Amino acid sequence: MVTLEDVARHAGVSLATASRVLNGSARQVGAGLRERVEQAAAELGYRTNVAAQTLARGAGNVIGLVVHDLVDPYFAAIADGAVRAAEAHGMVVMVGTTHRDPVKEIAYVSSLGAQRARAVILAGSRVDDPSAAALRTELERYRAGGGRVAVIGQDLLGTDTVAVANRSGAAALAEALKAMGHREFAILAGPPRLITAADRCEGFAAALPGLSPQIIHGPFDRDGGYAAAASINPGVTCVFAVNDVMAVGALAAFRDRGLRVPDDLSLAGFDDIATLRDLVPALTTVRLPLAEIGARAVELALSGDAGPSVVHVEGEVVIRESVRAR
Amino acid sequence: MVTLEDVARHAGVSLATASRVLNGSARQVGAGLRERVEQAAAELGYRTNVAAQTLARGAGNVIGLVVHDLVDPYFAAIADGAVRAAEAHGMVVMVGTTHRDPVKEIAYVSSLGAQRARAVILAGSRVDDPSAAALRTELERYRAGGGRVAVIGQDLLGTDTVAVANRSGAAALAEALKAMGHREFAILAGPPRLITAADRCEGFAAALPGLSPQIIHGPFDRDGGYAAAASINPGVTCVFAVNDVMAVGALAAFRDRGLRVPDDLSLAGFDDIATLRDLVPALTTVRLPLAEIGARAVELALSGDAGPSVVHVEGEVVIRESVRAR
DNA sequence: GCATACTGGGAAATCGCTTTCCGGAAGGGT
DNA sequence: ACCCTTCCGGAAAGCGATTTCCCAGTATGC
Repeated sequence: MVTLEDVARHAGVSLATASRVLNGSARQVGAGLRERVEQAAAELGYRTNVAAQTLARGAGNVIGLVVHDLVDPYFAAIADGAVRAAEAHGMVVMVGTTHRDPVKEIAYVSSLGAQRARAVILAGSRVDDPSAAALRTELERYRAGGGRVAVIGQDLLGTDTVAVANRSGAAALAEALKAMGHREFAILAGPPRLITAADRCEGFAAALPGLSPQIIHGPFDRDGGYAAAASINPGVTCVFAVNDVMAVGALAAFRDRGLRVPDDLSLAGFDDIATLRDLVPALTTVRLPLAEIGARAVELALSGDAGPSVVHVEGEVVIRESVRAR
Repeated sequence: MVTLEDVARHAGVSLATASRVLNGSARQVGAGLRERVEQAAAELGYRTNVAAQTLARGAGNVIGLVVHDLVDPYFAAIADGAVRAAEAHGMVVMVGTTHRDPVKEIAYVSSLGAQRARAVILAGSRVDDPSAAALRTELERYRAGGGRVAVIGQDLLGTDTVAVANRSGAAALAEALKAMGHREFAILAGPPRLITAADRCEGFAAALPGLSPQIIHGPFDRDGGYAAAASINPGVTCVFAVNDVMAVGALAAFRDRGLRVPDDLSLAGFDDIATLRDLVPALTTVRLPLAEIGARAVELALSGDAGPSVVHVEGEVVIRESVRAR
């Protein structure tokens, strides 16, 4: 492996000069030497040793991203945005997938701390369970070491946050559905303690005073939607699944039971997952700019300004065929 | 930040001993000291500095994964498998997305080289274009530095490879469709120089001697499928899209034109993307164990054995509603 | 009982880069 | 002509681990 020292020797300059030329420094280097160094580096095929650089500088160029599941298009889209944004800053993204295991989440934060990652981004709201305290401790420790933390979703005290307007988005959706004549609702609400799910559910319900929609809890994924759809009360005319993937599950369940959407039942989701765009019937949903959310989280974590700041992201109601006016 | 030296001092032992206890070494340390060191580390909240470790050891714990697009469920599934496998080996994955830009691919390999990544995994076949030579050079350089390279898809000379049986999978699909009575085929073939696409196309066509299916080239994504579907000849009874995502596009196109699948036209894809499982009609396709492919690539790259080896992965034809017998 | 392993502990030399000083040279103001 | 900056090059001290020696203390073989 070619080292900086080799380059310096080859160019007949000092290590310091070579470093300044090749790895960006505040100090200038005269044109002549700069040229010589660059040439030598090219000839020898020099490649910076990032580990050494990180050690010397005391800060690396990696951003950690912790998601639940990359196969879930919601997280994939966020990851995509994050990777792009990181790249624009000359950073590189390390992803960890927890598959909803809080212990793994903590392990990743710890590992990212060991990497001296510049920032860690936590996507996907954690349930409000006992391990949350341990996570918090670990995050605190990470931040004590100079790392930044950004959270997507819930507003975790004292960290930068990309706050998704789940409540108001769901409320707007509810309004729209009500305006179309629906009165009997069911909500496929996801896990009760999952904050994103709970917010969407509450926002939706709160916008329907006096209508007391039926609330059905269950897992936050496709199969959860499928299962929950089974216990919908007769008389319900419109179903809101707290995310698109669950809506897909519900759709399948309805189909299996011979219920047609939107003829027999209207259905709405949340997120507006691109991969699901061609679903038939097209899903009414609340569009979230997921890639942008990922990117914003990176920006936030990298903008080393003062206090923890919060960026708000709004969703946009998109009415499509899966909902029909009554 | 707590350093190993702090721990050693706190425990009253030498740096060497502390290192041996905390960061795994061939040498044994007496029970008494070991205990003291562990306790000291816990009390002080010591966290290994991976950068320093990497520098000293000359090898890091990151695996680079370069994909085209994380939003594409094909790559997301591969990434998921890779992340899991890496984790099992105590490694961590850095992902880069190229969005089909060969220059970025090279840049990522270069950057991973600078990170002294243990291995880099290239997913998504590159087109056979001029920049391929540059990629090759970069990979060569990377390997000269002791890194391993694994490629998913095409058999790039001299590297470990997870070879996907695109040809035979497509051929098996073609056989199955022929057995169902189809004779007039169209292939939505993707870009002519994209190796994965070309292999699937050729494998399919080769299994239909004398039938000369219509071949339509275009982009490898959903919109490519949509667009290509427009130029299908009248008389065609069965359409093969070289991946599921294109099939989805084609399906949308047919729907827009009032063609019903499978009543008017049969349609098949390739990959068996999980997120698309609930499509109506369910897509006939060739199932690929994508997560396993990602995992295998990691294993391959990490199994530091002798020569470059090739792992073959077979697809499995899955007949679903989108195809009807004639 | 003596030479010969073998064990486990520690001192110190790396690993490759950044950055603080230090110092000489050149430019500018009066 | 002198002093004060400013500019740029280099020597050397870290950054935080790992690992090679070296050594003392035991254990083992004959």
